[in-house]
Amino acid sequence: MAAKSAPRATYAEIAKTAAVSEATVSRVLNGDENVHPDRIKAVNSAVKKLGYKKHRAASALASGRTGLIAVVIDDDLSIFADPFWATVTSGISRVLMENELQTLLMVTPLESVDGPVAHYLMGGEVDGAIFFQLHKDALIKRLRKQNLPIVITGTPHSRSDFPFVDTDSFGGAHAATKHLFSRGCKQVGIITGDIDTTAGAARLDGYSQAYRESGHVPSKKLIASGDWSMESGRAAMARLLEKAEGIDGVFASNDLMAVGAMAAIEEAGLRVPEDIKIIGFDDSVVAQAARPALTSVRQDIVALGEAAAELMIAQLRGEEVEPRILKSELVIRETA
Amino acid sequence: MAAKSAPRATYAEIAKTAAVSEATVSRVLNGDENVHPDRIKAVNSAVKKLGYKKHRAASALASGRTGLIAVVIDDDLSIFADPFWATVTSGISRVLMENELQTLLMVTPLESVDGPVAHYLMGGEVDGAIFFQLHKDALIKRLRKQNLPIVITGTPHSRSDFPFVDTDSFGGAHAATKHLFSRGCKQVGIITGDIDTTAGAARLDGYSQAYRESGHVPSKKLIASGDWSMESGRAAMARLLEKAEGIDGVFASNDLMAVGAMAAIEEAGLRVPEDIKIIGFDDSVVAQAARPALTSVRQDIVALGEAAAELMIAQLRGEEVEPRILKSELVIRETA
DNA sequence: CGATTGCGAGAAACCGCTTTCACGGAAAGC
DNA sequence: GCTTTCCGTGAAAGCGGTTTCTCGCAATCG
Repeated sequence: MAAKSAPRATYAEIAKTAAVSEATVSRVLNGDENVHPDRIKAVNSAVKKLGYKKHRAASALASGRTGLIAVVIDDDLSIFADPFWATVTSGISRVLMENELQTLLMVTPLESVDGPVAHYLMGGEVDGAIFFQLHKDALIKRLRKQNLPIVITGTPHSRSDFPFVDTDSFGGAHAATKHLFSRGCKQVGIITGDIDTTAGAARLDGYSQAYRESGHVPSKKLIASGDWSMESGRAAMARLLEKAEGIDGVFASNDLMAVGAMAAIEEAGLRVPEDIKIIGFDDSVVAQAARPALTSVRQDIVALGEAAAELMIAQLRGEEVEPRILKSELVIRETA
Repeated sequence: MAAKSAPRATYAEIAKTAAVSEATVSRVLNGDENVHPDRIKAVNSAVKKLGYKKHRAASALASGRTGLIAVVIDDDLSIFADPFWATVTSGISRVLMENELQTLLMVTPLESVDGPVAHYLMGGEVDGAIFFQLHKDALIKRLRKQNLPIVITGTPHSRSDFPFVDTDSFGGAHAATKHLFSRGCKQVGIITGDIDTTAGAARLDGYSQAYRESGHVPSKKLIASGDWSMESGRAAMARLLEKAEGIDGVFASNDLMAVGAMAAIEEAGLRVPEDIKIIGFDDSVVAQAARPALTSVRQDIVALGEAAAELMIAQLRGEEVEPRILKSELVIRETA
């Protein structure tokens, strides 16, 4: 049941049409410099005339380059349902496509170094792999040893080992916290994300530093930990209300927790932003949908994906690459 | 800068180890029936011993089957940022992977029959294509003519022409509307989605039918059109409040518009659900995050993706396939 | 002016798997 | 008992590009 595709042009025909050898066709199509301009023109016009497109499989077999980049998403918690990752992926896909590369999507529980995904990646089926939300480094390290170009979206724990792209969590949290102070808050709390994640830790750091810059040291009572979920935000806020008297500002490490926190505040009979101001992180659709509309730290998510793709392409070209940290920006709405 | 992959085992080695010919290796690995059991065993154990994995490109070149299924997403409005599509995709990806197929993601403005994507798909680079949110049928028709297996996620306008999977929009809208009546609403309005889409039209139909079943005919004043966006929901609700006196229930064709409608209601000094009850569609994260929490029609989105993949696989096997409509379910929360 | 160097270009081997074709032997038919 | 059919199997010819190797010719050198 294979597709009966239209009769495909091959090198043979191009070579005949352009009156050159197949080798020359290959050289032209792969950008080899040492070809006489006339022949280049001849080949190119033959290509156009015949509507020729390279056969990926044949090319891959002969050259070892597949033109495929894997985007690997750990599906433990259907993380992919977060619009964030989908948006990143669309950025990646666009840039890759512009560079004649295709995106191979692997949504999978990211298992051990010996699982099928690992084998697939190590088997030379793809030219590179972009990982999301990385917990364990083992697989990645192994892949790198095999010389497989890797990019990580999000900051890995061992920062120096891999090329990665990320939003400036620290800076975003810092700006958000500072903004709360500038709006007159005296007691600013934080609801952290999972602080085992680098993003969770960095946001807490940004908060702490901004707090210290305000001339005070944040009391432990002002720090409540969440796990990125709305429910955890609600619970964390409830704890803050209980422990931290006089709290009048909260930086939540993501929007979902911020919304949860708003619910808790409301349940306590207080009002946002009059009694307690609140800022989220991500500027996701829930931030816009929240009532009152949530002030939040925006990341340029598409740009994040594009950066990941660019880092990959640079590696494919054999260039050395540096991690890329993208700036974040405070979007001020009603809650602070 | 190709990856220096570990020395790859080939048929040659397997053939030698198992003391058979390469042809037999191929037969065994492709499930050919006519091979002596002993040799099958020999080959299989050689495969295991050598940790052999088929070389996709070589296989594709020789057989014409790439093992790749394209998932094509029209990126006009970065639809992919909707968690809905990401979730569908993860369902697709899982099922495909279980069937030794890979997901090739193409997030791209879906252009004409002659664009690069079209060529790619027609060029035999993939074994099939799954489309999302289809506006124009032209490309698809062309692909089908070429015998490329196609599945559409969402109902196409020309229903009978293609295999598709979809959630029962009609039924969901019907149930939602009925629920509003059963909760005592007398004047139930609808905020439609883009009614040029089949989903938009079907939801309106479901609403209308339920309305008629209640013994009345919905006045035109009760119908306001939106375009799926939150802002359009807010505007539509404002219009309803103005035109439709006594309106006390609203079915919004998606959650985002429902949330927009809630904002408009609040701005008008009315309360949800006391004055006006409201139901959304999708049961997305915004439904859960909304205050009060939004009653909504849930679709099993992952199942939708899985169904799409299954339809594709069936076609690959040469089976005839029927469209698949998945049931939806009302999730009752606070707004109705 | 003959010898060396360099460069553009073609012939052919090769990438790893699939599939057709042909063959030898066993089972079935006459 | 001999021919015909069937079945399992191997040899070999691709699939469509890429790349190495070689060669002829022109530019450069001594």
